[in-house]
Amino acid sequence: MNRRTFHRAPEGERRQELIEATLDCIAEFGLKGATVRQIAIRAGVTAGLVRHYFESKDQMVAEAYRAVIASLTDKAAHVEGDPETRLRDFIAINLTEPVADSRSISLWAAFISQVRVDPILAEIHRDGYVTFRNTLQDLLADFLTLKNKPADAETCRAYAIAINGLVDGLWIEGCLAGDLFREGELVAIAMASVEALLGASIGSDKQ
Amino acid sequence: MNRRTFHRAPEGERRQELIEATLDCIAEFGLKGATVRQIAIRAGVTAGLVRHYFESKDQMVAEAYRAVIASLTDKAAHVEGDPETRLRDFIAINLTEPVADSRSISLWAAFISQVRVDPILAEIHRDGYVTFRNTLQDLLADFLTLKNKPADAETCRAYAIAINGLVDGLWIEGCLAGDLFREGELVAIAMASVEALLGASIGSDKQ
DNA sequence: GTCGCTATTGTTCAAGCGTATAATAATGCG
DNA sequence: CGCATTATTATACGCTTGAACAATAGCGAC
Repeated sequence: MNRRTFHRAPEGERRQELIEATLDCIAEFGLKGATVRQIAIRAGVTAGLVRHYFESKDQMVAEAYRAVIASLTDKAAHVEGDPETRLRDFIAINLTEPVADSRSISLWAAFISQVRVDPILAEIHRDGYVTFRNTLQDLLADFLTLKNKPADAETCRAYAIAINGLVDGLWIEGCLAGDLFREGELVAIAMASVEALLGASIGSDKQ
Repeated sequence: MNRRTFHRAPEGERRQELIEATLDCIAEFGLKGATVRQIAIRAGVTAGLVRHYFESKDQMVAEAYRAVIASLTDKAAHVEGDPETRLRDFIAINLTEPVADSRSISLWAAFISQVRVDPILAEIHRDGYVTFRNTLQDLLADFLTLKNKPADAETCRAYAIAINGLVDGLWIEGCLAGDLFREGELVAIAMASVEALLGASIGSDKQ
């Protein structure tokens, strides 16, 4: 009986491959289609290996959720430059690929639908959301100060909620029905909307 | 061997109960927790009955999705009165219960995560989305005309995309983290934001 | 009433699930 | 080079799944 040949992956690499394969399967087949066997096939290993790297399938899925949140928030959290540029980049990053694509929202939705069910996922979610909105709120505070507008905490909070909602909502529209929009249309609408909301130019015409 | 006693449900009623039980299970346990057996328990019948009313479990789930979309869009699609009132009601309805609650978004997300997987769900989704945005676009056209502002199709389209995004995004924020907002805060932010976007009062202070 | 129809039950089945475990191939170290 | 270590394969196990099916209980027609 001939065994398959294989190679031992370098430290931590196989772990990352398994998480990536998990996300591929969730995006392609949904959460219930992301079985241990299917994930293993995708990663090019056999099913038994999963339990060598993770305590359980649930734990692997939770780590995969952390990876999704990171992919959705990391880029936007590290914008640089003056407040105006950062605000513009924040909007553009969230509404163009790779953040805005149908795979992203499939993954996001799959996990969101489990947040109410699984307390562990709920905690991961809450952390990610609070971080994201605080990033935006700080960004708005800097921007409003630059523009010599009121930038008290309450005002920034309301703007952050509104703009966060706007960007999230447009992100979803774009992900779910990207073909209904022209190239760059969503970003343009977002820029114009934010200018209207804040009553200040963000120099979106410079783009 | 004693069989359970039961009663034969009136025309169509049992069908509706099964769909409702399906949604309960999806909201409570997620899509993969919504098994035929669990759904039957919730509906107070045995598992075998499902296949008497539906060709397959998948078909029952698809019909359940239609029910979800209807519950999310019906109320907002039937607002009445002058354009200003209708616009205000449209916003308020989408951001207060029963449309805005954690059960709604769990259901919505569960199905959205499957839209890419299942072509049947994709079609149901697309229909619902187009209808929803067209309703909003018509509403905005009436409103802008009333306010003697430009109401050409292109302008209305851009406003509809932006406001649809804003309302959807705030809906999600409210559903997922309702405890982070004060009573009526989201509706107030939405009203103020829409006024800023359109550059016109919608009389939100009258509420 | 009782008879026929069918909605509902209860049981069974093959397939697929997550997990456990033993055998083994690859790798690093002396 | 030979040996210990362990990453990986392969197989098996108990359980749940959606579906199929025969038996039967409720109910309307007559």
